[in-house]
Amino acid sequence: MLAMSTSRPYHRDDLRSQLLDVAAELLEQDGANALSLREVARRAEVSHNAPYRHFASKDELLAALAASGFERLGASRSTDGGLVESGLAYVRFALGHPALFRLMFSGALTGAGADSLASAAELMRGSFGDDTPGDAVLSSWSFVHGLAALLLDGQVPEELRAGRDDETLARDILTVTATALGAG
Amino acid sequence: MLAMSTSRPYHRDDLRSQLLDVAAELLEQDGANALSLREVARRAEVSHNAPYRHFASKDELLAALAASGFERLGASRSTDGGLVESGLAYVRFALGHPALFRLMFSGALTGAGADSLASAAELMRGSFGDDTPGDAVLSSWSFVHGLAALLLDGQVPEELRAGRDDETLARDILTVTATALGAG
DNA sequence: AGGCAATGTTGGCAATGTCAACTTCGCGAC
DNA sequence: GTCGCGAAGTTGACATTGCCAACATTGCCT
Repeated sequence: MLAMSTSRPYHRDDLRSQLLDVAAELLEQDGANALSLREVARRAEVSHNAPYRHFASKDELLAALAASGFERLGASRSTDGGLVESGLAYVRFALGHPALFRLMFSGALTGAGADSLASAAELMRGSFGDDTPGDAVLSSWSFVHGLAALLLDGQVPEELRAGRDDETLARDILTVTATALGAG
Repeated sequence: MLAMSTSRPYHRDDLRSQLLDVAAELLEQDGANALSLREVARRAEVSHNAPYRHFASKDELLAALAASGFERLGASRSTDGGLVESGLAYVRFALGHPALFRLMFSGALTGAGADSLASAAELMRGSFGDDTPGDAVLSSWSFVHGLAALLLDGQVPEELRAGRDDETLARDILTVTATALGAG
């Protein structure tokens, strides 16, 4: 009984999500380039070819990872708040999951997972507000995304940082810019 | 003496820069992940291990590539102009050399080349203006960088694009935002 | 009970990054 | 001049990786 759906795995309980979990771990630990399918399989204690029953290729695994990233990013900033608060959520996500964030925007997402990924990205985008005029949305989004990316890469030099940690710096910049953009 | 390259000599004239040229080509053609040291060597018509006389590792080659990218980016926007013009140069660079731009900000630049890379990035940063207050610089830079990154990844949906091509869109957004930020 | 398709396994292949050992060449000291 | 030494290039090898093919297992459906 407990017949959920016909597609429940048996030898493993749910290898697909196990693989995704392990992969997410490895992603943040070793970076996207170092992530190997075989190592994922090893840590999940299955043979090196088992993942191919759930993902057609390595890229498809990565795409699934990225898609879940977009969902989580969208969710983490769904609570309405001004540009400052929602922007901070965006920055926190990037700094909290550096490799994932980079993967999401790496443009290396070919293959079948691309569409589900696109829709996930679309949802996330929506959280930037749909009532405001289009160009203002894009302006805010660009700004927040750029801030996150620069902080992530450690591109902000000490002169500009002036002793502030990432969180404080982000809040300051966001505040100043939000008022300027009139998107308090 | 100073002889021309009559035959395939054992010692090349300047293999290092030849390798960099070939690598830059492959980078834009196949993307950073697909770039292999061995293929670079093949196209330069040397053995698969010759590159190791000039670069300690693949990462070091990539770092050199990224460093030259920062120099070119800095140069391409050195001509002073408002945020709009210099921002457009930034965006054009990103869209003109997508793989290079991504590599530059991929954070995958470990190893020995990292310092020369850092200084090149520093120079580029300077072109954002040093007279303006620190936070304003960071704000502008974040905005421009984010815009470039989003356009690069095709993350701007049709609703926001409203039929405009990349160049026009970038100019519009930059103009609106520049006036708002008071950094005409 | 028995078939069957989904799931997982073993084995293999070509390609890659990198190490080690050998060869060839240019150049300066004698 | 020649000699040798170190830089630049070469061949060979090894472990690892992504992926394909063939085979084995397992539990649901009839």
